[in-house]
Amino acid sequence: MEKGKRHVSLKDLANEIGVSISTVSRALNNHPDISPEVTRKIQQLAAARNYTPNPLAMGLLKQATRMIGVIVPDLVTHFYSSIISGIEQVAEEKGYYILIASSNETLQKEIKAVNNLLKTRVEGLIVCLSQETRSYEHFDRLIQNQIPLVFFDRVCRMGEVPTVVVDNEDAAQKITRHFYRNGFRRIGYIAGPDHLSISQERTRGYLSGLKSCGLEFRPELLEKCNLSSNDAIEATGRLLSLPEPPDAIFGINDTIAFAAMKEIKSRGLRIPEDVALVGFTDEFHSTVVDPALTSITHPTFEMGQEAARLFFKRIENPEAKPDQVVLNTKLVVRKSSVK
Amino acid sequence: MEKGKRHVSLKDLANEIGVSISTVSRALNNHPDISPEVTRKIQQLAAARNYTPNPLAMGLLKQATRMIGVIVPDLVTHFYSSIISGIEQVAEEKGYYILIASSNETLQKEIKAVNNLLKTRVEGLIVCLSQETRSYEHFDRLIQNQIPLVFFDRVCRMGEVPTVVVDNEDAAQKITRHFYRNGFRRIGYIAGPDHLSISQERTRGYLSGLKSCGLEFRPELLEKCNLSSNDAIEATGRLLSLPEPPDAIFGINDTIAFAAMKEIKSRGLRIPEDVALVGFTDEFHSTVVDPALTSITHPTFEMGQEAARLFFKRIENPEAKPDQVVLNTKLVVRKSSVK
DNA sequence: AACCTTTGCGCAAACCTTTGCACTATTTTG
DNA sequence: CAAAATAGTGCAAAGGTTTGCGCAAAGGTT
Repeated sequence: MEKGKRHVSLKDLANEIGVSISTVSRALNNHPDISPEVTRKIQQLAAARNYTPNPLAMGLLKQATRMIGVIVPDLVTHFYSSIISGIEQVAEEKGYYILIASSNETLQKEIKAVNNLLKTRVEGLIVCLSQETRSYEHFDRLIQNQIPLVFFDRVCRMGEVPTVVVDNEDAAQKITRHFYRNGFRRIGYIAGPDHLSISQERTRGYLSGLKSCGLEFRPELLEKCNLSSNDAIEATGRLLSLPEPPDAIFGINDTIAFAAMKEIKSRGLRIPEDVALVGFTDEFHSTVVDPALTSITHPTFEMGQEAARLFFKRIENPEAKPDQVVLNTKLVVRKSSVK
Repeated sequence: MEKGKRHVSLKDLANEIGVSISTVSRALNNHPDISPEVTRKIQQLAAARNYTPNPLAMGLLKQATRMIGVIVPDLVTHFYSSIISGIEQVAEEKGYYILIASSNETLQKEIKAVNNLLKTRVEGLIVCLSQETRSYEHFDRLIQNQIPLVFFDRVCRMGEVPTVVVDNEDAAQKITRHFYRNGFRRIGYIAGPDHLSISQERTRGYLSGLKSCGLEFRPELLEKCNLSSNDAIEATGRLLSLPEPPDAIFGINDTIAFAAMKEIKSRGLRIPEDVALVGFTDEFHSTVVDPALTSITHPTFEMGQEAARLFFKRIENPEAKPDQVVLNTKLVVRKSSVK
C-alpha cells in the first residue's frame, strides 16, 4: 500500500484490472450486465485491497450522509448517556452514525449545535431541549424544510414533531399511591420550577394521586425549588419544620432526593421510620445510598431506541402524522419507603 | 426555498446572480481577483440564502473529513462520558466533530468499531481499550498506514502511539499514606484482576506506599476480586473476618468501594471509626453516600482534552515521537477516612 | 444474407467545491 | 500607436460513486 494513500478507490481497482470504473462499480453491486468472470475477479481484488466505498462520495451523490445529529443538555449524566446508547444501537442497525452535541443546558449552545449539525449535513436531529429553552424558532426552520426532527423527554411543538416522553403524571401518581398503601398519610412533595413541563406533569400526578387515595391536598406539603442541591435542602428543611411535618416525601429528581436524604438524616430522623422517601433517579445511585432509595426509574435505553425509531419512520415517510410516544416508568421499591 | 432542496450550493448562487461557480467561490473566499462590487453582491446573497459550504464536497476535495473516531468501553459511566466531553471541547475548537462508538468492553465490538469508523473516513482514532482486549492487530493497521491514533487510560503499543494515563501508582501511594497519617496501621486493599494494567499499577503503589510509611506488607490484607459487586462483597467479608481485621480498606474502583461500604455497614461496623474506607471514584457518587467517601478522582475532563491535543499534534506532525502524558490524580478527603 | 436482439462493457453527467490556467477587455507603457 | 501588463472572469479538472445511454460484437431469426 502506498504511503499517504489511505483508501483504495474504484479507479485504483479499475486501473489494476484494466476495466472502466463503471464496470468495477457494477461488478461490486452485482449488476447482471457484468459477466460472471469479470465480476468475480473484481470482487476478489476489492476484497484483497480492502476496498470500502467512500461515504463522502456517496453522500454527495445520494444527498444523504447517513448521519443523525443528537443534542442533549449534557453528556455526563447517566440519563442522557444511556439514552444515547439506545439511539446508537438502533442507528447502527440501520447503518447510520450519530453526531453528538451538548447544549450544556443553555439556549445559546443549543442554537449553535443545531446550526453546526446542519452544516455537517446530518439527515436530521434528535433533541432534548435545554433547561433554558423557551423559544423554538431554531427548530421551526427544520420543520419548514422538512428536515427530520424528533424530541425526547423535554419536548415542544407537539403535533408537528414526533416526541417520546415518559408518563410523568402516572409516575407521580404511582409514588403517591405507593406511599398510601404503605400507611403514609401526610405526603410531601418537592417540585421543580413551574416552566418545566416535567415538573407540571408530576405535580398533576401528585394531586390526582392524593385524590384517588381519598387524601386531602395540603398546600404546605408542596414545596418548590430550583433544581439545585442547596435549594432542595432548604425546601426539605421547611417541610420538616412544619407543625405537622410530612411522614413521606417525594423528590422530583436525583439531586433533590439525595439532598432531602441528607437533610432528613442530619436532623436525626430515620428513613423510613420517621420520614419515608422516594425519588426519580437511576438504578445505580439509588442502590448506593443507605437506605437504598425507592425510586421511579426511566426506561432510558428504550427511550433512546424509540426516539431513533421515530426518526427513521420520519425519514421513510416524511408526510405521516408525527407520533407521540409515551413510555411507562417503573417504581422500584427499596428500603426507603417501606416500614 | 424549494421543498426537498435543503441546502443551497455555489451553483444556485451562481445561477441566481449570473456569474460562474468559480467566481462565487472566489468571492466568498475574498479572493482579490474578484471585483469589490461583485464580491459584495455575492456575499450578500450567500448570507441571505444561508449558504454553508458542503463538507462532503470539501472532504472529497481535501481528503479530510474533520472527524475523529472515539472508541470507549461504554458510554454510560461518568468516567467515559466526562472524558468524551473533554475530547469534544478541544475538537470543537479546532472545528472537528467526533464520532463515538462503544466497544461494550468486548474485543469483537472494538474491532468492528475500528473498521466502521475507518469506513467513514475519520481522520484518526482516540481509543480506550476494552477490558477483553489483549491482542492489538486491529490497531497495527492504523499505525502502519500512519493514521493518527491516541490511547487513553487503558493503553498499548506505548512508544509507537501517543498515550494519556493517570499515575495509578502514585494515586495508590497517596491513599496508603493518607491512611497512615490519619493513624491507620492495618491497611487492606481490594485489587482487581491481574491482567489489568491499572490493577497492577495500583498494587505497586499500595506496596510502595506501605514501605514508605515503614509498614510491613501483610499478604492477608491484599484481596483480589473480579470487578463485580458480589465478588467485592465477599472479598470485604474475608478481610473483616480475619483474626486481625484491617482498620482501613482501599477499594480499587466505584463498584468495589460501595460494595465494601455495604458489607462493612451490614456487619454493624462504623465508618471510619471501626474501618476507614477510600475508593477510586467520581465526585457525585462519593458525596451521595453516607458517610461521604474519601476518594481518588480522575481528572477525566482534562484527560479527554489532553487526548484530543495529542491527536491534533499527531495530525499536524505525524513524524514526531509520540508523547506519553501522565496526569495526576487528586485525593479528595471526606468523612470516610478521617476519625 | 440481411436484420434484430442480446451480452458486456465504456462514456459522461451529476453531486459540490477549489484552483491552475486561459481568455477578454481594459489600462498602462515604451 | 502598437505592444505589453493588468484586472476580472470562466473553463475544466480533481476528488469517488452511481447510472442512463450508447456502442460494438456476438448470437439468433427469417
